Amino acid sequence: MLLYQQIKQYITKLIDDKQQGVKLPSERQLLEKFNSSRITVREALFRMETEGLIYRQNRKGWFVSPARLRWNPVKKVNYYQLAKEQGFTPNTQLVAINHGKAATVVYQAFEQTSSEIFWEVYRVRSLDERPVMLEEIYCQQRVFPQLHDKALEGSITTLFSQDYNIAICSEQSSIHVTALPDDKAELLNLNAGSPCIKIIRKRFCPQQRLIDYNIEYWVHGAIEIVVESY
Amino acid sequence: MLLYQQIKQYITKLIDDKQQGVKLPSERQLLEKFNSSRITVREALFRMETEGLIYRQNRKGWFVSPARLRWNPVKKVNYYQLAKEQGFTPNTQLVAINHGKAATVVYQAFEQTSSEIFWEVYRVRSLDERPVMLEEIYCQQRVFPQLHDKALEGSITTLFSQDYNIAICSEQSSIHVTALPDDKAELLNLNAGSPCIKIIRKRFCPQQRLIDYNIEYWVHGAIEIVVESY
DNA sequence: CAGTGGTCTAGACCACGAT
DNA sequence: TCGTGGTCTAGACCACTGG
Repeated sequence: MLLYQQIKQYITKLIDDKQQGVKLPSERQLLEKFNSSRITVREALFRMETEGLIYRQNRKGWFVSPARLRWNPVKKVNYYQLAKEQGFTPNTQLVAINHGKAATVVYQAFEQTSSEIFWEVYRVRSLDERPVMLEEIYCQQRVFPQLHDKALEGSITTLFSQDYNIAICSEQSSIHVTALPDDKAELLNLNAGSPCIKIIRKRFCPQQRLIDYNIEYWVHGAIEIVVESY
Repeated sequence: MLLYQQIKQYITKLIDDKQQGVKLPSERQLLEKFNSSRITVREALFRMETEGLIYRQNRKGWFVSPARLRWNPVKKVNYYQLAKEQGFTPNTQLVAINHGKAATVVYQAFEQTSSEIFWEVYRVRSLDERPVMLEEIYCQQRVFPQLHDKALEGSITTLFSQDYNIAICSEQSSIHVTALPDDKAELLNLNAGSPCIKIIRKRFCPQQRLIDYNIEYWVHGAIEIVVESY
């Protein structure tokens, strides 16, 4: 068996013994244990990261992945409710709120000319203190005046409904796998280049007008997508 | 800027110039161009693989990823129809059909005792000659006698319906990201350890009895999942 | 056969984290 | 300050592909 596979096997055993979220031995400790080199040790670690079994925090070390959050993109369930039902302690942190010009894709999605001003809200969502998702929300400033004065840590849907009387009625999501970009990784305290799930979501009001445009980056090992059809 | 980022930038430009599916320069050519080492060149290539922009075939080289297939897991659309609508030439290849004992998860899903015999069908699906998905299908031998004599390259749903008069009416899918296992990678002519999308699907008849249990491994850069909700 | 990627060694220097 | 991972070098041998 290849050396990196032996190392994988060893770490797999460690994971079984350890609690979720616990730190693994350092790369240099593993290297000495197997009389190997860092390249080979990291080969094993990266594979297990891709498998979603472990994750790393920038320069802090490697950790055992907790259980995945099961999420149904079709059912519009509140994040807090969903997380609590599955035994997690959820949290949302507002990272930034800006207004001004947005990226071209946003103008295209809203079918607006480039004079339109957009809110850009960045939020990080965590499960049991572990950042698992970075969210970018775009919506029109003239539709949501004074948005920066609102409490932005809760459900945006509820906020839209209660403070602006705007209901979300349908949505379209596009999901694909990519690598965490540098700027998003930094906000999540993770490493750029790790696999992640990117979800682009458009949400509409009953009149089919686009209300908000959403980009979510999920730590790939933190989520499982569940879909039913009849 | 970091060296591997410069190499990424260079390859990104190459991709813009090249046709989909075209081969990239070899690792050693890139290494010489940047007076670098293979480790660094491969760092750039692996990141772009995770981004879904390029892919590799075992010991053959690195290639530019073609466009993604857009797929809606809720709408039960035929693979051939879907692929053709999006301008691909689809193909299915039967890799193996066995019968006997299955894995424990299969027995659990079917709620059967271990005396039950299952068919195990392996198929590889391609788009424009590029293998993009490996499928494992499990179903009960006594429900589908003589399955091995049937044409297994087409739609299984149609086969169940026409040859066995069994309709599929609802399904449950679980989607997550993982690494391509060694044995699946081999069948796809790809490399173990690359990110992939694993879809576990259970399909039921109108009486809510489980008809087949399906595991799909998608080359992650080959697919985009689209979901709508109302 | 030459060329490709797959695996692996034995180092190095750096930025940043924990303390 | 020391330990961590992040980046990088300059090689090596091997299995397999393709001509």
